[in-house]
Amino acid sequence: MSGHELTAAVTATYEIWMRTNALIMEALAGHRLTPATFQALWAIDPDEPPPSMKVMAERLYCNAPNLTFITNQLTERGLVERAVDPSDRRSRVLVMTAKGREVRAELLRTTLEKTPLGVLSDSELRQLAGLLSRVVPLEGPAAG
Amino acid sequence: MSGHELTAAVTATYEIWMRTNALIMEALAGHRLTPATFQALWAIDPDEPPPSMKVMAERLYCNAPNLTFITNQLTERGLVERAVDPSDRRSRVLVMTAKGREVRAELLRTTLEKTPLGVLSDSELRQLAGLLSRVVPLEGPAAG
DNA sequence: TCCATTGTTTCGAGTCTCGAAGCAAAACGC
DNA sequence: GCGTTTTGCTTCGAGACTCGAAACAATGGA
Repeated sequence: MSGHELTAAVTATYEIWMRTNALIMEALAGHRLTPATFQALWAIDPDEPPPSMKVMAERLYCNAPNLTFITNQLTERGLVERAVDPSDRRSRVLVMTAKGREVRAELLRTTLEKTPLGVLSDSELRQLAGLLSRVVPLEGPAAG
Repeated sequence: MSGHELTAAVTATYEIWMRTNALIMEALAGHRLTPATFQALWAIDPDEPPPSMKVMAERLYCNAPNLTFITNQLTERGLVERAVDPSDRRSRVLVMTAKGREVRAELLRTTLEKTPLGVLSDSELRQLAGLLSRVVPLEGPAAG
């Protein structure tokens, strides 16, 4: 009967996610961002080829209209730009601007500073990351 | 430089949370529930004294008007009922109905079946729960 | 009693998410 | 090549979620 540990783990996941959001809210607001738009910014690794809208929608677990909305928020704030994919002119890729890189890096730093996961020691973190990598095949949002 | 593991852990937390939600969405919809309303239902342990609105707002990291909205959703669906707290007649406590108990138990079961965390072995789960309990002091939503 | 505080609700606004429909480009079949 | 289907994105309309400001009743303290 491992039910209790599983329940605790699911609950803890929720807690950590919500607390992290609460703790970085102020920093996000400083750039007129929200959890949803910040996740989108996070999900674009500026050192990788720019992802298409379709890929982004998969990463963020949302549908196409929603991603159009989120992308508009980011472009209005000057953090990303749409560009036509030369290999498929239907597709739009999201290119991060210089400002986008700065804001993303700053907010990532803030997140790592504030996340409750920071209380763990290096060895605990290694252990945790090892376990979680078994759970999620590590192909989602860029892991910096 | 533990930055990488910390980043990976934060990302994994997000991934697990989003995936779990996606996987139980259908089951939630069967009861006209959403992630937000289900979290509220989850956060009420039917074997504990009914929590006040204020306590629930803290558990769900939302403010009072939001919790009024969520509570209305749950009462309209016959899952919880408001009751006046005899010890403080300003306060409303959320009492789960019989139907609420059933639905909560069923959806909790579904969640544990579907969560990606289920791929871990018992010993891995114990390890994970141990680490996460150091991160979140275990006082949030009832851990059933 | 008077007044400040607390717990909740109402109101109005803004954000987020979705399904259906529309459009252009690509891919397919002939 | 040409018509048809599929794909990627956008627009539109609606509903769900969240918040701050203001209102209200009950509490507690001077």
